[in-house]
Amino acid sequence: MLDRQFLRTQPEAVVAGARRKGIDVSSLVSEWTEKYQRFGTLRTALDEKRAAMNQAAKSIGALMAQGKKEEAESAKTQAKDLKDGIAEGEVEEREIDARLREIELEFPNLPHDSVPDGRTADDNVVVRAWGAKPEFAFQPEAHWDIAKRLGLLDLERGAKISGSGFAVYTGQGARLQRSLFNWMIDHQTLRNGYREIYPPFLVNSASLLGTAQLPKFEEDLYKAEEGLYLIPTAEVPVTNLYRDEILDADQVPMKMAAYSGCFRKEAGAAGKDTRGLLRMHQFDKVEMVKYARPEESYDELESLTADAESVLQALGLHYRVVLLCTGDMSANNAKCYDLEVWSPGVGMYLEISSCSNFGDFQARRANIRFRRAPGEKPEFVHTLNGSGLATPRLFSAIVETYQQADGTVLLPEVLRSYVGSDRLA
RNA sequence: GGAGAGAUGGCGGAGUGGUCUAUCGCGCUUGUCUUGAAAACAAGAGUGCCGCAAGGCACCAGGAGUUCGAAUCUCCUUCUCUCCUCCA
Repeated sequence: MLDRQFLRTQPEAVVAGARRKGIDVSSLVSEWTEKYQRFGTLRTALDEKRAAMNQAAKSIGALMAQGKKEEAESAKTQAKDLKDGIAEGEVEEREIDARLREIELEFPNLPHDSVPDGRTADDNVVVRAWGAKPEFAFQPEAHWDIAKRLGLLDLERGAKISGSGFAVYTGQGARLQRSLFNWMIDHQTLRNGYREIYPPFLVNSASLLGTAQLPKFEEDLYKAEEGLYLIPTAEVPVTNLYRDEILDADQVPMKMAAYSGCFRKEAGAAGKDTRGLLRMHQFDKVEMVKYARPEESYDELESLTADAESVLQALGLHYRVVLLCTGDMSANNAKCYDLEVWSPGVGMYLEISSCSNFGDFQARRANIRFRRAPGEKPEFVHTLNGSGLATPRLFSAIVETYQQADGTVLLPEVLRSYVGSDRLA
């Protein structure tokens, strides 16, 4: 959500910011402005009437106590008249308030000044790369071929028991998969200082409203009974942990990391980059979430991105860091880096992490605040999150990068104690 | 799933229709005192919106209603606790 004062005083800045993302909000902004003005005058008028009525109602009690029954009765009829006038206005007040909130939930976040303008992924900027593409003395295989040969995955039976987009990890594949998120959560908590959270995988709609998956992106979510949704990312439960709370100064910045399953319909993405493990309806991920002070949040984004990169570095995987342009970033964030890992068998850079700063956009929706000092006014925190990392593409990058001429996969050092072996064979 | 009891300010806990602008205790902030702290005493202290201000309005889990007036009465929802049932 955007600040109402900002919307009121600089509507043209909102329109211009959204336009940078390729979103036209001009008609929404003008409807909002009109409704907000009406809301203001209505509210003031109603408040005055309420004040008069409160006073009248209060006098009745006093008159009754003094035994002045007749005066009390006439005050009653007077108050009744005032009340009728208020009731009408209250209906309109409620309607306008509901519509204002509806509109406010529709507005996208505005991009930060440091985000480059652009329309598509072609306009993204590669800001740095780490390592180099590995050289092979043979033709490297794609992970789906390696996995088949070594019995790491069973995609056919995954499709049978659940549907396309659901993978079954088998044998050493299952063990590698489990080792990966075990090691990664250890890495982010023990090495990088995040507090570990193990969240529910189903959340209510208020949480999804808080992180802005709802109301706009409902078609991407699996919905369960009882108003619950399967989480598309641990960002949702973890960011919402302190919803409607005011944190003490020493709690901000706060760093949390969580392992979770993630569930996405991926509606509209069918057919594109979907082979093997490239795009799943269910996958596992270690997610990092930060609450930051507003003046520090862009520095915190840099360190968050570095923490995500440290996973790839420890595994020795070549990757690049891409700053998304305004047209390619999501509606909700203010600045976003993608990490793209090199996948030698597929022959592509694969998006494996998104590290985003949302500014106060989510914090306003979820009402997450902090107080700098006792007695001071609460302020919204800035929220950030980043994958650290998602396992399916990490799985494929490892298997493809470390495949050997003899058909085995040599495991990176850090994983060996987790897997209990130095190679998949 | 069944039966019952609850939800009040940072925490504990009163309040069952009219100075509730919510008693009291703990904790918190400031002042007096002290070299400093503690103790004692005094004062202060919620959140949001409107307003230059004075001030006003709303908020006692959430929503709807009754009433001139609701923390208090009615209905719905959510959550917590106890007992029963079921269960990894």
